[in-house]
Amino acid sequence: MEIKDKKSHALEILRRLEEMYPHAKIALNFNDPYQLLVAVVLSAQCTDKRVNEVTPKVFERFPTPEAMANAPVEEIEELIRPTGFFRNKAKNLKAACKMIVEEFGGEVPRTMEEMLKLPGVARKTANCVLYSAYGEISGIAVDTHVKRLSKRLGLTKHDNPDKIERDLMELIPREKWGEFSFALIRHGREVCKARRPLCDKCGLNDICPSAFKTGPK
DNA sequence: CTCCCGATAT
DNA sequence: ATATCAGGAG
Repeated sequence: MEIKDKKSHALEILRRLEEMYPHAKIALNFNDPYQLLVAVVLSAQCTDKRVNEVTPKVFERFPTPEAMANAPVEEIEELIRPTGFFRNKAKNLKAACKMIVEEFGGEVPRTMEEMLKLPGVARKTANCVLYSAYGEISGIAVDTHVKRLSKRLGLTKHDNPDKIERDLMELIPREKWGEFSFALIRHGREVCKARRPLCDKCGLNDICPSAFKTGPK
């Protein structure tokens, strides 16, 4: 399949995704920016379902960044163990909360520049938290689903998440960045799956360069 | 590029 | 048995 105009190709994908998933939003449970930050950090290489299973206890035990910052790292590790990478995540969460308390007045920062200072936080996590907690549109969160679908749909040829994000930001209108990301992720989970994509049930298969083919791309 | 890492789907 | 899951750091 040949893509004539990349921009109109992207806009058609966006239009259909909006139609297919009109109310797509974040699937992680949270009540405030701090809780969202914790949930997104835990979601690395882990399903959101499992994150939502452990976060109630985590938020009960550590209701604030102060509580997390002052907790023994071993206690954090035990609560988040099922999410994987638990030693890294626990160490980063404790250090990030310490920084939030000592340098950001106890509040999760509202800017990309400040978010990136937090240990364990890069653009994907920052975009996600800034948009869903504060409504700040700072970029497009490129996770494993966004990466896979962007390549399959011919929206980027890159593997590097930062380069993929730049390609997508060129193609998608800024005010749509948030919902585009959620819709792509939703579509990636339910239809355009990593292992066995359901191309015959996909509403994009007539404009997808990878439809009914095997392999990543 | 490698390491961190548990749980589920295939 | 192996691939995969809302990644990030050294």
